[in-house]
Amino acid sequence: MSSKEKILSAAIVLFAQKGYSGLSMRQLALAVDLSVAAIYHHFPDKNTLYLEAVRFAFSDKEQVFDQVWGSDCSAEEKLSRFIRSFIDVMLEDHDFHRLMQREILEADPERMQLLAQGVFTSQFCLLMQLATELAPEQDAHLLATSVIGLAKYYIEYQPLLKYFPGWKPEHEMPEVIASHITTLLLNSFKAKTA
Amino acid sequence: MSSKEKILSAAIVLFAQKGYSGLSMRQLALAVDLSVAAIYHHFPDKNTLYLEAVRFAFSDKEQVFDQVWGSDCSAEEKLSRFIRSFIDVMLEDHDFHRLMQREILEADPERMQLLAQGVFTSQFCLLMQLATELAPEQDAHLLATSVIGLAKYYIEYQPLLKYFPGWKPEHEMPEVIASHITTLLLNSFKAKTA
DNA sequence: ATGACCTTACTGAACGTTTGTTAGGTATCT
DNA sequence: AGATACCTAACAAACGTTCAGTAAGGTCAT
Repeated sequence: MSSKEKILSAAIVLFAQKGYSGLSMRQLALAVDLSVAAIYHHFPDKNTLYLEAVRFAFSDKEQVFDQVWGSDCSAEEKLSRFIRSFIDVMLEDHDFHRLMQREILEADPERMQLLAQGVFTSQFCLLMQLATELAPEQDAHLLATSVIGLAKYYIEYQPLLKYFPGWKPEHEMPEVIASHITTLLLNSFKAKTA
Repeated sequence: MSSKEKILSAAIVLFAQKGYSGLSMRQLALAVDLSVAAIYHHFPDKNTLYLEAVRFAFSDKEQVFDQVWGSDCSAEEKLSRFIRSFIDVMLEDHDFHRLMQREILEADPERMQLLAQGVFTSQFCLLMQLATELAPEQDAHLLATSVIGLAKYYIEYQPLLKYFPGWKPEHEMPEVIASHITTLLLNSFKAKTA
């Protein structure tokens, strides 16, 4: 692992934890056991480093779901598997998830476009296709958004949800969340409509 | 409006925009046309100021939905109205929404508890009650979470969603989002089950 | 009514620390 | 010899915070 990659990996974790202005170059240098000037040898400035870190974090997430789409099973089963995979990935790679939250919060239009088109478009299209198959007469974009929205919210708001009455430990288990979302959506799809 | 209130209002907007470490006391002082020391006259330090600003932003949001729960109409209609009100509030008071996003991202356990119990519990309970009414045999906590999750995601991820294929301008209209979410949920509730 | 006194709301200037960034030098390898 | 990867040390600027002082307003004995 090169120094540059080591810097980027550490930057992902630390930017996700502390945010852009919360992380100083000295803290990052300390974390990777290099001098500050060494970082500036690899990156022209802090902003460029941040952008490269974001790109680096998102670069390997594109083909995670290929096995879901590749498998030949019913559309219902595919939806179920996609939701489960999505939740697993988001729970597992917590830094990736938090970095994405930060990006959404910042919402720089240029970077949003990059993020959407460069990273998530293909997944979103496959999901829309699946939605069309399951509920042809409804708006595919809205449906696909609902799928991801449900899954993401459960993960994102876990720290808050646990303080609400009626919370049970099982509400944090991926299989419970996944099955609830899946049945909710499939039930809705099966209904006449709209 | 007192100086203290003026400081807090400005702090809400600016903290929501730039985050905790992104906003300096000098910038805030400039925004409210006071000296830095004047701010320190009202607040002991930056952290306390931030906490008071968060509390201040959330303080008047509690009774917004009272008219929804107060109205005597069917449970279905109540759900529809709640979702619409929720979306409207979140779209309208953008600073409040972003500040909440930041709080979730930080996820300080102590502050999460404060936020949950002090601000949102009563709404969540009413929503769970409604969910129980509409789908008695399902987990009320999971259902209530789904309602809010769907609504929140549409608002939070608007800047990203517009770059996905299949997006239409109407996907940003509150009434379209609200009606989609409402029918999705009601359809699912009507289905046998689970 | 007046001067003495306290409190409240503020200011300008400074404290020491941390920030992003750079200049100049030193090993190591090709 | 030249490029690459790194170092120490420093730069100016910005940071959170504090201190000494001022101007205004209310209180109260005289």
